[in-house]
Amino acid sequence: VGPDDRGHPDSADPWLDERQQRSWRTFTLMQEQLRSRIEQGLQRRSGLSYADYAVLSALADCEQHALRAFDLGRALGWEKSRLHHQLTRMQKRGLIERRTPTGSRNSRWVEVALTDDGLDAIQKAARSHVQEVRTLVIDALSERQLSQLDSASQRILDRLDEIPCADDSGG
Amino acid sequence: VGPDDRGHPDSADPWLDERQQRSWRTFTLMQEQLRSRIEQGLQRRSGLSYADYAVLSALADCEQHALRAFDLGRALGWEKSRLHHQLTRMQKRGLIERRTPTGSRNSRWVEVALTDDGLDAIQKAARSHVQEVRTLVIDALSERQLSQLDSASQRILDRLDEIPCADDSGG
DNA sequence: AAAGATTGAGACTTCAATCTTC
DNA sequence: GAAGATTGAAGTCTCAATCTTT
Repeated sequence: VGPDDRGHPDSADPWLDERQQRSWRTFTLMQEQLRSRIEQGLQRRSGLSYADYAVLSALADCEQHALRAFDLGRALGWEKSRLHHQLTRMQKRGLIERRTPTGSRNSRWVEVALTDDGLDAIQKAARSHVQEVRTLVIDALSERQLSQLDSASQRILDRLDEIPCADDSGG
Repeated sequence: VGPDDRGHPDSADPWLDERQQRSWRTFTLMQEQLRSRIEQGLQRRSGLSYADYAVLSALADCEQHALRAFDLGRALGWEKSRLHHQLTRMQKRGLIERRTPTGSRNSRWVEVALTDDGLDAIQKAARSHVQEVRTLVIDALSERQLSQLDSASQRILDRLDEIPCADDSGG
């Protein structure tokens, strides 16, 4: 699917040229493959999903190893429902616990905290995970390339914030 | 989690420095957000998941609008099982059909072909999808940045091929 | 009523086991 | 028996609806 070779370069051509198309495909393929590989390694070595790791890691990085669920969701960029289900599963496995934050009985906020098992899990998983990220990505790129990737990512993130979710507007 | 500030720059330091860490986080956040946004738009405007789109698009791009399942899987980089389930769902919805390839009754190969509805669906979905990709990514970057993103992606893909799935080796 | 949390259904993915053809 | 295809179970994510506190 794409522009049939009818050779009418309209003013607002919605299609991509060869090179753009190839770049986009390479990029998305890389994303898929990379995520899948990292997910796989994490699962095999530590019994954690990437989602598990993200949650544990975010909690481990903060003061009391605890965060309000809402803030955690914002930090991860997750839908509230996804976070809720994820936390429920992790709680069942004893990796985290939910409580009402100190100093306010009975609020609408939920606090999520690392358990000892959770801390243990993330500490054991971190080293090999970081190692793998380094091997597959960081060391694959020059310092310059990494910094370029960073700014491109930032640029796209900004774009996502600037531009609202497009409504149905295609004929 | 990470290197406690114990200041011992070992020979094989498995951790990432501040900048690398930030880059990695920005990068993964971007991936998540971008995928989620694109998935959302596609779903809302066309009732297709990104997976649906990928399959339809791959089929539409080839000669008879048909491919061997195996080749399709390789092109998409998907696990066979994922592909199978996906195709089953799409077949149920009438977007594709499975058949035994022409010229060989009864082989172990399965051929997947676009139905008329499938072709219709991808043609209707393509324009707005490409438009969104352009808006969010292509136009967000300079030509130079896009090409840099391309080569970084390629570099990482190569890396994924070079390096075998690491076995449990952390202790 | 708005913000945050919860719930359930349905769609999607992965893993491991099995079936079939070569 | 190896390659490709199929199956089922379990885990994950999304959407829309609901509950609870402010």
